[in-house]
Amino acid sequence: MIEANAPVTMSDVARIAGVSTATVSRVVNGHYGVSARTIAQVRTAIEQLGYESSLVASSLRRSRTNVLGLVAHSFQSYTAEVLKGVMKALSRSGFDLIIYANSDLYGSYSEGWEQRHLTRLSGTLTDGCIVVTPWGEMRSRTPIVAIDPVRGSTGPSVMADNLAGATTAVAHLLDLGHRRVGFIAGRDSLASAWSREEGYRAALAAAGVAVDPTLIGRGDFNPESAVPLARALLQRADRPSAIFAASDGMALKVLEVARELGLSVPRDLSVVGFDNIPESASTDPGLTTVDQSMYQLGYEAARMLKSLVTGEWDEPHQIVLPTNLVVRGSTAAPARD
Amino acid sequence: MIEANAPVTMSDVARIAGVSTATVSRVVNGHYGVSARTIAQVRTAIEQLGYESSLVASSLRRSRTNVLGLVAHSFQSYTAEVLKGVMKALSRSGFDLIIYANSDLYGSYSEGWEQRHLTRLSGTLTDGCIVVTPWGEMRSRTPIVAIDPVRGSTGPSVMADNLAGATTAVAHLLDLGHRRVGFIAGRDSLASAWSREEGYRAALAAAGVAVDPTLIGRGDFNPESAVPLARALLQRADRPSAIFAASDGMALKVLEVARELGLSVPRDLSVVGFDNIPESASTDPGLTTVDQSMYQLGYEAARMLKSLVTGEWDEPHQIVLPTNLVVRGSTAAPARD
DNA sequence: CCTGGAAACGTAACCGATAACGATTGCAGT
DNA sequence: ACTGCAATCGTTATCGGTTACGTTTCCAGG
Repeated sequence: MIEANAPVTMSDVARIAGVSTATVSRVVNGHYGVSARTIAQVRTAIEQLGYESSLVASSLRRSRTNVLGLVAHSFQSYTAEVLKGVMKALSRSGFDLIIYANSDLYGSYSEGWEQRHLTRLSGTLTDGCIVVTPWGEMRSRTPIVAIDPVRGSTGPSVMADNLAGATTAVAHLLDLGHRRVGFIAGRDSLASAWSREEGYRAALAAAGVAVDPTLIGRGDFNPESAVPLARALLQRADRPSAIFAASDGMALKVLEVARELGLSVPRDLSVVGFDNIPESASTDPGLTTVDQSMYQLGYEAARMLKSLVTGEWDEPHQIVLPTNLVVRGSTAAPARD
Repeated sequence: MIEANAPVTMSDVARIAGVSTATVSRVVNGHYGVSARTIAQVRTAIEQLGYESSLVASSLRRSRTNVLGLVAHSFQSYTAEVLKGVMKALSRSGFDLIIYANSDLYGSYSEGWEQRHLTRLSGTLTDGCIVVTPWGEMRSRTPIVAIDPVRGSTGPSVMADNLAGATTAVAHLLDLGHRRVGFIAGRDSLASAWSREEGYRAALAAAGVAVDPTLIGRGDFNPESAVPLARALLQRADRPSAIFAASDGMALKVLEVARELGLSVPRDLSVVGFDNIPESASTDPGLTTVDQSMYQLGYEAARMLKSLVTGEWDEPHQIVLPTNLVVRGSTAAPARD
């Protein structure tokens, strides 16, 4: 029996099996050039010692590690859904996944975090990385796929059809009869925030409704950022009859603020979000929102990264996935004055 | 400007700064024995090159890495909630987190996965690990905290008060008037599965209802495992009027099977789950379940692991957290025959 | 002027594994 | 028996960083 604290290394195996570490390495990696008898000896020694190769040591020397990385600045429901999709795409692919999260960044937003995480991982540990909602351009020795990339980014990315989704969402409100529709924008540097605002403007334009700049609040996708903005919009004498928020997280905060101000949803106010996070279904009333299947985003991102790493990707580097409107209880025709 | 594919290493910094790598290392790690002038030079070179130390290389030599690991066999909503709690506990603690997920195991259950992951990480990369719902005993050079440990395990662990939770859940059904209550058990090797079954028996005993062994189905916490069991229970002539499933995932499958068989919940069948995963709130009807705050489990596990690593833990190594019953629409008094 | 000791810094071993290379062996063909 | 080639396996450099140890520098004190 081996004592609990013995880290079994390759040289231990080599000693027991009576061969060199090189031979052990060949057996472990299934390389050519080892006799059947030696393989058996080494296997026995490995079994006996309970040896497992060290990810760290091998990744230092190897070029390929068969491990993909994922970095995200925090773990919201959003991220969890993405993760499920990623895992599904990686299932039985031979690639493992490492998720790196820096505790110091939790909840706060400091620029450049993704670059720091990236260089720490992609030095040797991972063959490529998925970055969820980055803050800026990144560079790395290995391929990067961005989920919800920054505006103007040219690298590989996966995102929802934010323009169409937002247009549909606002058109839904206009169809119900709303004419004063407020908007709470997302973080400006992200392409998604930009497109969602474009969709808002496009839908209004199509309906012949002029954009009132004072009805637009500048949020940053962080749910908390929506609170003062919603409060400002809803305390106006000429408050909007509907609010479209660029993310569900922010939309849920709008619901909270409305309740706090004694407004009933959807009688006094209609609210639409974007994302369709799980929580949106379980509020009362349910949140009408634009579904962008974060599961699918994760799935596609992982599929792309996998192929980029193996060098067999021949589809476009920018994937755009369809969205669809999910109508729940938070929207209705405006009450007549 | 550095070209995109240049991995900046410590020796690059050393060359630019005109010192040895040893000195660079001392500066990076804030060690004693470097003159102020040299520190400035090195700092400048680091800045200029955009150097970031490699997690892999340093962890190979170092004993402490300030990185904690988490291994889980799959990513369910369960795991995502745990993660949020873990991240919260680690926030600004100086510890980063690495989550390792093996794609080959996704969805399938192969024994010993946690040991494999553990040795790959804890060799050098992490200072300690959290293991979610393990399959067996584990050993490691570094501390391990199990969330929902195996039965009879003596190592550090965090779990819900499964016995009390299950007892309350079944008592709730009995209070409503149910007398034939089916049970779908979880994976037998886990302490939680065992305690939940004990709670089921205890509640029946307290109400003076004899246990009918044929009403107990042997699941394994995997939602799919509940399907044939639920089908068998509900197709009997003397089918139970209520079913208590040892996890929400399985309980949701029971709801599906009931619908498939044309049974109306809660009129024809009451269902209770355990866990309170987000999905339970958004089904129709909502699932009555036992909340065990997986967020809290994650939080406590991370808090414990952190202290175990730094050697300052003085509380008991086994933490048990309270549960509480969440009554939703899936339970009601049985219809009178 | 010499010595002692601390501060500052470089050298080289080392962590665990991989891979290029060289050395040895086995065996078939002549 | 000898050559040639392939199969087999050990040696060693290497990955990037850390650290034990040795060396040099510098200054204070005798």
